[in-house]
Amino acid sequence: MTEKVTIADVARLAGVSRQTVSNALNSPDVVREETRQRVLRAVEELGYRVNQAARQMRTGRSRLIAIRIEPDRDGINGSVLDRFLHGLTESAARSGYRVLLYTADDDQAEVDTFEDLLGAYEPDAFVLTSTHHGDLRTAWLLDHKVPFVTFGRPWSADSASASHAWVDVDGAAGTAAATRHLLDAGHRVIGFLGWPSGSGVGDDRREGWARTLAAAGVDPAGLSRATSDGVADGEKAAHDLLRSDLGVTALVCVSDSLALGALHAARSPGLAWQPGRGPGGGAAERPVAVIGFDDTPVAKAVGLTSLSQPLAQAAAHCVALLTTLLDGQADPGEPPANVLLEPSLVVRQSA
Amino acid sequence: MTEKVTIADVARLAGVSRQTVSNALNSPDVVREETRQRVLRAVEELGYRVNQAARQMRTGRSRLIAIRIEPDRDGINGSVLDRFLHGLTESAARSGYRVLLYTADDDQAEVDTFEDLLGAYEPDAFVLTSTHHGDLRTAWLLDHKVPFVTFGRPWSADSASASHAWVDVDGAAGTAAATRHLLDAGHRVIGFLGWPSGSGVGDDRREGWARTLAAAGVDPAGLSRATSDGVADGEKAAHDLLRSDLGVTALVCVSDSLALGALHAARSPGLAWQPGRGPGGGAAERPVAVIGFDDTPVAKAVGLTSLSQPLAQAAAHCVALLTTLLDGQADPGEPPANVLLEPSLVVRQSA
DNA sequence: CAGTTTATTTTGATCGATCTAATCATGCCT
DNA sequence: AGGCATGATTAGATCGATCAAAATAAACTG
Repeated sequence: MTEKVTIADVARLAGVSRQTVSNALNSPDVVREETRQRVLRAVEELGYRVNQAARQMRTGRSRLIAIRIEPDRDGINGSVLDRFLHGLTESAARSGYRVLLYTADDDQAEVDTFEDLLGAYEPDAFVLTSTHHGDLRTAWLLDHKVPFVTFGRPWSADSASASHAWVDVDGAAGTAAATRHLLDAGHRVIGFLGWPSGSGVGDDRREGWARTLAAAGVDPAGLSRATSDGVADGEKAAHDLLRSDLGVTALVCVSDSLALGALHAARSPGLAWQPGRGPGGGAAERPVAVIGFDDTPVAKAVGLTSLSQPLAQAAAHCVALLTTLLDGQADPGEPPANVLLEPSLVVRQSA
Repeated sequence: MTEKVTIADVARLAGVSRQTVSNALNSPDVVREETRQRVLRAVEELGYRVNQAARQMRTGRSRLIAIRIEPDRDGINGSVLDRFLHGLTESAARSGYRVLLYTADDDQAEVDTFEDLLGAYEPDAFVLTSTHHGDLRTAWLLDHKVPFVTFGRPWSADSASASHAWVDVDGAAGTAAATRHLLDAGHRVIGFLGWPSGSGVGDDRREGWARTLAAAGVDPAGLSRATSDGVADGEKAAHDLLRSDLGVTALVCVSDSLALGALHAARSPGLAWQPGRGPGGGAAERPVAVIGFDDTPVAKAVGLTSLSQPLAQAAAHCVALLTTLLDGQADPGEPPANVLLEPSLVVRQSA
């Protein structure tokens, strides 16, 4: 261990009192410039670093941000949170915060963890991911006046109250861009593989596709299938959609998992994937185009065109919102701020 | 925020002194059983939780474990660290520790972060990943007597000194199992796709393959190719190896990235992948079998047989080693403990 | 130039826990 | 009964920072 350097050591070396050292560091404007320099030199020389625990005792601020790390459920989409976490750690560090991890199996367990953490480590704020309808967690945090930001919009019906800060990626804008990309490539009958309606994220993404298709004069009705997330599920649903005689030549998918399944389906025998079949006119003899969502490593590996979320940016915005909350910059009258980012289309072989 | 409950509140309710409350919680054996019960009841009733900052000030222990979160370099293998991190967070929590994240771009930056963190948050220990030859970090930590464990063996020449605790997965055992699996399936000429020699991990994995093949009476010489990690690299190397007239019918790969490339190569025109070619005896007309390493989501998605690392277990062992280090259980005379775990083969379509 | 205001620095108390050492009970032995 | 370990509990000091308020120095005002 490095020998401990306290504020008293610095004070002694600089020939001032402890409080002046504290002021030089935290309220530079109340200290005479010359003194400040002297203190800073002493700090430098001794390699002094403020002890968070001691500071926290007095100020009640820990400079910790807590976030839950989820077991990578599907696995395929797991890396999204991972990348977000990396961005969060980096942005937080830049603002003088550190990231504390915890796990929880469900909402209730997470709320219990809130109590534990707040009692023991007193994190200054939480970042919540995977927000959903009627989220217990946001209610609890609001109720206890604990600062937090969610990565994900509040999907609940009472979102009108817009009661907390959030950052999200505009899924609809993403699928709209994907659909436009396909239209530009000459596709007309573009299908959608999504999740059962009810999940905010899924519905939002479907909406972008439907809106864009309709704007191009194609009725989206009947061109959409809903299934749970998973490669096999995606393959089945894609099969179903492609086998119908609607003439679907391209698919926009709500996730890379489903898109991967769709790719399998598209290339399986009996379906459109027959590059050299010959004439016939129209898009029919081209391979079925597929676009996924999240730009996971899998997408890159198999050449799947996909929508990439600006996760590092999202994380940076989360930290920015939190710091304004914590530094009391936030106007109590103002409604909480929020940020909506656009995903970008990463074009690969699949579309 | 929840109203703060301090040890004094508990003491008052239980009708004892602060110190007795502290003893009841930390040294139950010095307190009379009846008193202990009374205290615990008070703790329960008030929902008391010890304040880490205050405790840390007195004891110098933060109950924090710090670990670096890496930017998922290749992406495809990134989820390995992610899963390890989840396991670590869970195991740590079970032992009363929390996980603190940080980032760093290189070894030197990481050492700087050590200083920062130790000065400010005083984590009790570090967990290092991606250990490599002549690691600056381990040297620094040893030098400053900061407790740590590495997930990964010390590969340096001076490992003879076995100077720190570590947990690792036995790569050679994994590739040996994979090779045996292929031999059992009737393959004889089994190739290996690896990284350039010099990386401990890569050499270790190659060794397991070579040893097993030799034991089966097949000379591994010339059956191995080395390349940097990446799908395209893997495809090129696999092509090269398969095109040679050595009669390679199966490939063991050092990573899923390379294996994925190998799969592409194996299925490209002109090579062995011709499922229904008909009779002819021997392994030749079977598709080239491929086995990867790490069992990433990609492997699952594309049906790649792969070696799965017991990451949750590895994380649990890391925590276990740390707690013995920290609780002073470790015998100063004894060399640091270490654990070597076996990966398991997840069999899918590719082999 | 006394009387204030303003700028700068210092002293003492405090956050909530644990450590050390002292105090108060008990039981046991001779 | 006195002397003494042993057991159980408590009072006071302490960790390292910041807050609040006091003290000192410098500047200004009429």
